[in-house]
Amino acid sequence: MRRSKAEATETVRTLLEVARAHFTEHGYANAALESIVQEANVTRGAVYHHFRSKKELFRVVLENAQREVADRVEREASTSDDLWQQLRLGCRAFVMAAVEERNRRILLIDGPAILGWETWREMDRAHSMRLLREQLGTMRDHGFFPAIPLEVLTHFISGGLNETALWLANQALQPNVADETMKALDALLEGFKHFR
Amino acid sequence: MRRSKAEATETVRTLLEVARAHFTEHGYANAALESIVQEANVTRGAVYHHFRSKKELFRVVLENAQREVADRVEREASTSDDLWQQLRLGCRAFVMAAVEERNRRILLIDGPAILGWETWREMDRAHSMRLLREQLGTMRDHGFFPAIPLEVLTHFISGGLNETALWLANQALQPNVADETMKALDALLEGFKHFR
DNA sequence: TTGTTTACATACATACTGTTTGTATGCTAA
DNA sequence: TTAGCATACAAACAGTATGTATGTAAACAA
Repeated sequence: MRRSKAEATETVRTLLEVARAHFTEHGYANAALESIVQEANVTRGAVYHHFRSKKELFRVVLENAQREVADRVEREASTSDDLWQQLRLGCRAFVMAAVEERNRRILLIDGPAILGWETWREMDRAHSMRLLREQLGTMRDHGFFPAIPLEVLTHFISGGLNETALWLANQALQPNVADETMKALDALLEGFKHFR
Repeated sequence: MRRSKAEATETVRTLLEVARAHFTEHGYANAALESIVQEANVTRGAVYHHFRSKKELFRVVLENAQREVADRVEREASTSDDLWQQLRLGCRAFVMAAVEERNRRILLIDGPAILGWETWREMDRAHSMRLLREQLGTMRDHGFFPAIPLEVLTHFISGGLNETALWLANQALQPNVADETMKALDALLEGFKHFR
């Protein structure tokens, strides 16, 4: 029965992929491990060999998703070297990524509920929120928004983006709605300039 | 065994109260109905007589919490008749209410995860978000933020407030942190004035 | 007063997660 | 090269939770 090391990592990969699809489609609570392992052509024994629990499996899935999103955000933002433009592009990329079905529920809805807000926040801090915070920090060092503590500003914008993405995802996905939303975000961020 | 009508509504009241405490302390998933009914001195039969499911019980608990918060927000906001001041007071009251332990998890974390984002959003729309939206609508009619679609602005601010409240709740609750946060919120909202 | 409905309790079915144990096979050191 | 061990799983089992079907005594309506 035993598989080679290469086969084992492949098993884990498949498991993570299938699990992500099931968590996305049914939500964590309604995603039965049994269904997941059936689709991955293993048994629940395999899961509990590689992961301590269903929650742990979810944690790894979430972490992968967060890394993906953060990478996209960073890549987009780095295409400019104007601070404001970087912020704009980053926020835009984040919303576009969070809107996608394979990210949305896992990242923004189940994440905090399943792992607890503190754990989720800690993970988020290491990924997408980290980028936002760093960017805002740099901007503050250049004299922006002196009146607002960095923490509060970061969380406010982050929360605003999250909610906006969730709302946008539930709109009939006409592309012009997405465009208008992005323009509105631009305008909002533009407003922060006045804090200089 | 049968109780009078008055006793029955009392049973429901107790059930809702105990359930709210358990949902608050352990989260929806880890709050066993069995523990809830034991503390309420009934059996699970009573629950399934008055509610269709555990989820339905949670829905009613959530609705009560939302109503409470919305009432507080409205009451606070109505103490002024300056539009900006109303917005400030309302946001402030919302954050203060959402920070409280008995509201936080139910309102902001488990709500969307358990009932699904769409259902939760619909309920929220009828309560706290409704107030925010109306206020912003009135302000727009007075010429504020013409560049931003009302929907986007409402969701962005609402999400920002939610996340800010969650963050604030997890800070060591020094009162000056709360005060500073509130001042920062003031500054943020102040920034929106420039959209006029 | 009697028939009916209500407000539960109780027993049971069902569905998951998680644990234990077993086992075939890859890997490694002598 | 092979003996011995570790690994990657499978399979059966145990525990816990929700939800359902049924029973029953009291309240209420007639």
